[in-house]
Amino acid sequence: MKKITIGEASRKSGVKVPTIRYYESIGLQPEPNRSEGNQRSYELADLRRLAFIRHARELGFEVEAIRTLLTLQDDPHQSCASADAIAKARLIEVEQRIRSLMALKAELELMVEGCGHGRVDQCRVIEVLADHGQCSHPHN
Amino acid sequence: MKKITIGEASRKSGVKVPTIRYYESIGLQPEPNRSEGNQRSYELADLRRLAFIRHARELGFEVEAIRTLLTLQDDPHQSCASADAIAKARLIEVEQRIRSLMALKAELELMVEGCGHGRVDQCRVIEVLADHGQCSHPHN
DNA sequence: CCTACATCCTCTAGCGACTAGAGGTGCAAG
DNA sequence: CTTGCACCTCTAGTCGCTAGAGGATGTAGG
Repeated sequence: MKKITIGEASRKSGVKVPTIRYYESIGLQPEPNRSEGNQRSYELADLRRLAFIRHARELGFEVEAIRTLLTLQDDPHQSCASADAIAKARLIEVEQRIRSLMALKAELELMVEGCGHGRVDQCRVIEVLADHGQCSHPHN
Repeated sequence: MKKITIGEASRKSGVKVPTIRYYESIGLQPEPNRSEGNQRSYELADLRRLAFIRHARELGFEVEAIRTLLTLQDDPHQSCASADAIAKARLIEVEQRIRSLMALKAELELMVEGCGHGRVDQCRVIEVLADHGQCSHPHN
């Protein structure tokens, strides 16, 4: 039985040390055993769980969604309908976000192109910001 | 000289009342005059400034960037190079964000497609999250 | 003039998901 | 045995607001 310190767990899972402690404090990661000197001692299952959390966070899932996904993972016999629903909801969010960022990009490009690199009173960046009516695309 | 209350200013600028007070507290919006009964009284210039801020926030500029843009706007004789640089930086951020969201979208689509709507132990959503190696695209 | 009622005021605390720092303890190498 | 890093707990700060308490002001109708 090898003892994995929090530092090693961090390196192996890609989750920063204070973040691991934070996940423990909010009950996302279970409290590990402690060494004689009160230091956290992790096991392989913990590393897997941390990697799962990290990957889900990278995919933009909220902590509450991850909490649900983790309880699903812990009990593999139930239906995966919730997991599917969570992923689908996230997909819709992401698609929405991409659409609005594309509109944004178009507007920023117009601003930057229009800038004659002169003085502020001829600057399209400032002008467009000052007057939303000049916007090509309304925002959502 | 008409007196514009904070509520009217909110309606006309599209910035919520508590948000206007918040902007004032962080020095983004100047302190307006007060009525006899200590109520804020705005002028047209304030409405313009608030609309500017709101538009810039919609475009995702951070408050500190907006602070710079506002000082540029206040003094229209200086070069617009900074405004241009801020807008360009924001454009790059947005492009980056779009790219990473596209990768994300692809990954989420694979997850959702792969889900056979059965039990969790056959669920691709959970499986992909558990093992980053199955990812088609690495994240940045 | 009085009463409702909306709107205004200040102040503090909370959100999400961490991150930073202070001040102290454990542990392994030289 | 000391050096120095990694660990511990705890509190407070980040960003850009938002919510709520508890009270004052302003306006319209009776």
